[in-house]
Amino acid sequence: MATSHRLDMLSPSAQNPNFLKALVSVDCVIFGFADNELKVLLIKSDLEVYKNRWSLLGDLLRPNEDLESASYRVLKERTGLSDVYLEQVYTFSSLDRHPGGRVITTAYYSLVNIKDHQLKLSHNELHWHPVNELSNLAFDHDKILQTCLERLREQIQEHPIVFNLLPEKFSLRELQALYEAILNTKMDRRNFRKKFFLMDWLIDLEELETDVSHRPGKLYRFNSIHLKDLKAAEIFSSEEEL
Amino acid sequence: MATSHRLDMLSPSAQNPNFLKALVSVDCVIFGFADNELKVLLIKSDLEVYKNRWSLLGDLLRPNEDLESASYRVLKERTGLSDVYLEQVYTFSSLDRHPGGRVITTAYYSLVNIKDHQLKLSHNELHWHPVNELSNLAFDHDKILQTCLERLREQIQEHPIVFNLLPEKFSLRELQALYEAILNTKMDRRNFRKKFFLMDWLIDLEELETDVSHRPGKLYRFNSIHLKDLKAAEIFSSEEEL
DNA sequence: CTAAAATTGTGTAATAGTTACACATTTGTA
DNA sequence: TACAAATGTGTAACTATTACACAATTTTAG
Repeated sequence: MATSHRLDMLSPSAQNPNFLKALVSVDCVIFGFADNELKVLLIKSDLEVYKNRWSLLGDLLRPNEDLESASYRVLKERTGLSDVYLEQVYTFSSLDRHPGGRVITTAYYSLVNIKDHQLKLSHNELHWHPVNELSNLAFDHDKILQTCLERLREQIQEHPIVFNLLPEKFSLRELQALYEAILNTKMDRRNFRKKFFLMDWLIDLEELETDVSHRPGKLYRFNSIHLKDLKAAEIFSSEEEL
Repeated sequence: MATSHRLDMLSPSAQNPNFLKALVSVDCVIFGFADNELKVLLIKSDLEVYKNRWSLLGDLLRPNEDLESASYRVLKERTGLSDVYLEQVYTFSSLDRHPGGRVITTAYYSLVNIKDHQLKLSHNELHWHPVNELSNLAFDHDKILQTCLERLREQIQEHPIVFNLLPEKFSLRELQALYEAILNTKMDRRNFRKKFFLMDWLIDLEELETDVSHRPGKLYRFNSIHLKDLKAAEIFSSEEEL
């Protein structure tokens, strides 16, 4: 039995045909929230095989960047956004997942506030789609989307990340509608409020909603004390640290 | 702004120097449990830069396999194991993570029953190391190990997977010691027992331990009713399904 | 054979968290 | 001015978690 770790023997034999040199890509599942629905940003595939089917936003990794940088680049190029919440979810590597050849892709999901960025999207073929009405995406993107949605559902149970999907100021109704949209459930209003106040995630802005055709609710913002929790978790899993 | 999804333009331009063709590897964090400690299986790096440092078990992806197959192959080759519990955790892609060149690696963790497989390891440079006493592994393997350990800790809170680390028959003491080793905590014995019986994860074998120098405890096995939960979750996130 | 060491097996009370549930109030609109 | 729509609020029942102690079983050492 071989006693060596093959990676140790790697250099400089990068031409060895026993080892795959693959194209690597990132695919971003960009979530947004509008009309009380969870949406995902998609683009029309212009690959012939996937004519008229929708696709996630992705791109091939470049020689000088890592996966996270590539994801940020895709987001920046497609939506104009920087400083977005981004999380790596899973890497997909089926031999036949890309009709053009062997491409391994790492899926990230991103949470953005749709309202902030409507303008950037108005002149190209990008569209926000309700996640619940989707199927038959190009490539293996149905599966990637489902995997990311499932991870998002897990993450919001423990971590204060949904705020990335909302404007700076929001009402409890909006916050609850967002949870309900992501988890596809209905929740009790009184218990929802109680829980959030207990968790101390909200700061009362002492302001009221405007532009609603009913009694306006109070506005809140995210309590950034809890950013440190996120940062701590992020540093932990970030590739640049430790 | 480009309106096309670059992946759509991929074929047949696989030689485009704007895009990285990278070596891809898997690294397996193989966990075991012995002497009341959580262990990880490591190999001595024989790369000169990492002389005398320990490394995770990994290998480069081959042209005809996906990441999961490669992980199973590594496990089979190194430990003789098939049918092991394996879970993808994270993909690491720093530009400088491998001294031999650009290698992107996907980390998996695996749970094995050490006792079943002692023989396979006796004649090579593989060793089980306590996870708590580790640092200064080769490559970025400290970080990979920490990331996998953290994921394991999350997973055991919700899913009945620790049984993969135990023999078929085990006592509640062993089970509790395992949880304590993984989570690095102490737990209350009565509450621990109550919780597991309530969750219905255990089947009483109506047998007693032997070879202990004290009052023997009852033996249990994992209630495989709950395999379906694992299967369901696995199908969901598996790349071959959906 | 007996006593000591080690560990098993067992229940309850206090606390904390979750769920179910209804009505008066505020605002905009017709 | 009254109707529609949504806000804001508290309590009781239930469930889950925690803290905690003692008698019984087995092995080992004397």
